Amino acid sequence: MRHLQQLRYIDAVARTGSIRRAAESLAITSTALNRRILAVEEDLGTPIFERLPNGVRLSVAGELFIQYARQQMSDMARVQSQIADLSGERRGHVSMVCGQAMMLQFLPGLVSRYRADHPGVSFTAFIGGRQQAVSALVDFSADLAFVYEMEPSNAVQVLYEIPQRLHVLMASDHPLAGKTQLRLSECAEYPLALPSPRAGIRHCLTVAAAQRSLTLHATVESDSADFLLKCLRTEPMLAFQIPVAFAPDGPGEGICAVPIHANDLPPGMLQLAQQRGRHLSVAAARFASFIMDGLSRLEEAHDT
Amino acid sequence: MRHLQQLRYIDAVARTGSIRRAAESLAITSTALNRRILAVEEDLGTPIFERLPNGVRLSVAGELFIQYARQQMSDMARVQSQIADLSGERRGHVSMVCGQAMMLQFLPGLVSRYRADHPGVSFTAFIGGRQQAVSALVDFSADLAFVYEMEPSNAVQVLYEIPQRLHVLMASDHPLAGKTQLRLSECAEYPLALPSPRAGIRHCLTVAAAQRSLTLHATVESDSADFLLKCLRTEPMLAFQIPVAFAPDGPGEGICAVPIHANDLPPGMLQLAQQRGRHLSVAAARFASFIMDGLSRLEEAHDT
DNA sequence: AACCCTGCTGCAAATTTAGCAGAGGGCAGC
DNA sequence: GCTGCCCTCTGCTAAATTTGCAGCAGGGTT
Repeated sequence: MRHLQQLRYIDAVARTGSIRRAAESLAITSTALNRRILAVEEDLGTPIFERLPNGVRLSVAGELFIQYARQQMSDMARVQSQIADLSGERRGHVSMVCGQAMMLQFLPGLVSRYRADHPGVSFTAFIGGRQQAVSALVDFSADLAFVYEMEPSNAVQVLYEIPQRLHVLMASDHPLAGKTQLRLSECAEYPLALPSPRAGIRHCLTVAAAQRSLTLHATVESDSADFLLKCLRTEPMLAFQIPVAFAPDGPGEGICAVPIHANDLPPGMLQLAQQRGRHLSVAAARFASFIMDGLSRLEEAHDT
Repeated sequence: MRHLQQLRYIDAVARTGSIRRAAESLAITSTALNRRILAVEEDLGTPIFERLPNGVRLSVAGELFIQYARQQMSDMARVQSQIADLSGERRGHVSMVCGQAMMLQFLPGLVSRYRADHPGVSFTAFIGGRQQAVSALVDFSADLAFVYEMEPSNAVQVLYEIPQRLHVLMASDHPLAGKTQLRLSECAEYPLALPSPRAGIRHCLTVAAAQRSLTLHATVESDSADFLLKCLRTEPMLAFQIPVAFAPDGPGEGICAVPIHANDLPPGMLQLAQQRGRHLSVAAARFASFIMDGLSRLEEAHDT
């Protein structure tokens, strides 16, 4: 839509903190971009950016304005989605922040099944930690957050959550394989492949270890669950995951999963959330309920 | 603001139902307006107007879009108001639908007192009935509605209400003057000066009269409370008003007010309302609480 | 059939916008 | 203190967009 161009421009500047760099990414010259900003500021009667020697920063008025602008763009997307829905096209886009665990099998499976029915819907899913999930929702860069033990926030509304016990992953020939439960202290004696500190799983582990005066030393650390998993095949390492990560096909060839003793680590919550009070686009709302379906099926499967 | 121009144009077309007539009121040619509409429709991928031989009408997609557009414009006004507020300017605009009763003394008094403190705030107050109040709120053409016995609606949120008994107004030398209460049947024998059927007062009268098998014949009928009041001076007519209409200075020289018997007509509610869930501009929100102050003072004065 | 209104389209003028080159200013490293 | 660097901002010209006039096709009314 034409009339949102200015808002997109301003949003880009606010995000990059520099008119020149924003202009590059927008494929226009800084001149044009600069003038559009000046025009908006004149219309508004107030500068929305503070000019610093190394770029620009939002002023207080700018903070108000950018919030409005993002809301506008989000609303436009919603209306377009609704309109597309009228003609039965089922088009739209869903953007999400997800924990690394969901990237392995669960989310890809959901997306491909969803797209089988609705080929007009596109997706972006980027990996984020428990705080990043919140900020992505708040600044409209994600419609949905799907993470483990999200940072609590009033600005966020949890749509659905299920408890997930943390499991230890290892090669089938690992000395600890075959046990039915594991204590955290047993794990600390092996090299560990841990998710990044921003991830919910790592957060839970850190808190629990600190309470027991253990230090978990990360031999390998990554945002990518797949990468961590691959490490187990070549070394007697331990990794940690929640069950959703290896649903529905199991942890994979030659890997086994053992839950951590419940006394060491109470089950955390796998959460689906959105910005509080926001109207989601039709596509996002539908996919959210699709996720919820998947989660509840997961819960039932676990209960049986 | 530049980027809302298109939305304003489309809103104008939707309201007038004709591109040419809208173009006139917008001071541009129909060519330009027509092309902008076509551009928006192309961007959107769907026509938002149905072309009829005598003009245009919103399509279903257009209904969705116009709702979005009006929301956008309202949000922009709110943000501008907030930004103006940052610099302590106290500028802004408040638009209202009001019952005719409020136009006599109460609202003018409030506005002038408010503007004494905040000269940067401007007002539009147009007269509307109990249904018009609702639709003006819903289509964003008014920030606040201030009417007697508004049409109930889920889309509307009542901010404040006080009970108001209906009074009969007449010249001081009228045969009925001096009584402490009046029955509706007594009134029916005199020529009546009634507000328009859309007004809350008229609605209450009609309902009550119908229940008692009376018919109230309007000799004079008008939207203007002032006009109705003037009629009483020259003829032995009766008019009907609620107390707020002649607060704080009384019904005026040579006019007296007698309440209608409570059995004939239970007290109705004078209501201040806004669109449910809408964020009002700073100016509108402040003036709303100013009205509420005024109303509560009225209530206390009546109680004493 | 004549007339009125409607939305829509070709074409030229007018306005707006984009891009280039450069001015001016603050910061980092030497 | 100086030089280079990166930042925003400004004249000026060229390109792109938008506007308005005149006129067309189509439906409704007299």
